[in-house]
Amino acid sequence: MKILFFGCDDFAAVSLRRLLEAGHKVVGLVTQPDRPRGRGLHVEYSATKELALKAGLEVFQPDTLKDQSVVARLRDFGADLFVVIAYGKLLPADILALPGYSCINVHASLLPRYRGAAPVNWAVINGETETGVTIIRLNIAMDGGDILSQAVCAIPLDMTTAELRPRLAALGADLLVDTIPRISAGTVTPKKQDEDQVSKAPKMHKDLGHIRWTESARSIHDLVRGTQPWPGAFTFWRGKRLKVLDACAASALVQGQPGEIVELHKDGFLVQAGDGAVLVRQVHPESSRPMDARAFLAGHKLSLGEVLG
RNA sequence: CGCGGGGUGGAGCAGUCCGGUAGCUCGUCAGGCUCAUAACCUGAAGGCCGCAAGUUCAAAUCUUGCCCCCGCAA
Repeated sequence: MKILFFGCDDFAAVSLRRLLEAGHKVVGLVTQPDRPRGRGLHVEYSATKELALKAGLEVFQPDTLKDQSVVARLRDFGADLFVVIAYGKLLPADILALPGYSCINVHASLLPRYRGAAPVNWAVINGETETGVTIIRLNIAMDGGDILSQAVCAIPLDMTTAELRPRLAALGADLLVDTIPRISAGTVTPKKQDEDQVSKAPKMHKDLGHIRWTESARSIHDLVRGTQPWPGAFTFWRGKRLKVLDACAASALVQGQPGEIVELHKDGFLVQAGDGAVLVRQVHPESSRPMDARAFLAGHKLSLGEVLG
């Protein structure tokens, strides 16, 4: 089965690598055009492109999928199967119809739950204890295609999205190399998604990480875990942005208004939340480096009663 | 050349505008005290103030160049 791989990020790269290692015939990579990113706006290759270049794959980076010459080019790869993972664009119907079998997608959630661009983040932010990966057959609805296979993965209470993502990527890659042979053997039965169970996981954006101290301590903890590594949970202290890298829910001896620093401890400081208090254990002050709350307290004279926001 | 912040004992910071003995909170080490809600008291060690050149009687501080770190924005 000749495979054309669509994908960009590190999550997709894990599956691409696994396909290559497993000896599948990957005929090319379709990925987003190189764009300036990062400090200094240097052009960087996507994770999948790096890998494809090393493997000697042909790389195609169309600006749009709506152009007929692009469609023709995709057809010329002569693939039987399109594998689409974190490509970043919806494939229009005429492209979905190109490959001999179909287009399949590895999605990092237990569909139909958490359809969208940031399923892992949202699962953690919502305090889920379990998630997984799902392989679907693509149709024109965003993440709405029939389910081909699925695998479950637990979310430990203190795990961050940054830690969970590679696990799911590996799980997804395993599931992919397990599912593809079954597809070619015709032993997979597509299953419709239960539309009543659908939930959405829209793309992360910066302000989602802004901590609302009126929320419960538990929710804030989940937000801190769920927004890593980007956009990260943050608050403001004396007018400066303060990222909260590690925190947990705790009980406070003193009551204050939401956001107020109510206790100072050896391993961090307690901030009043809407329900309970949050023990901040690791921070990243603006212009500085990530540090333990203990170090932060040594250099910055936090006083009780100060309010974060 | 996208915008901005920063590099000062082991950690985190002040000092830099207005040059003149290297300071704070912690940690470490030694001793004391005993429960004082990051336990407390006394003492000690530990710094070419990112690198290089320049100005000056004198540079952490002013000038120029370079290296490294981070935030924003994408």
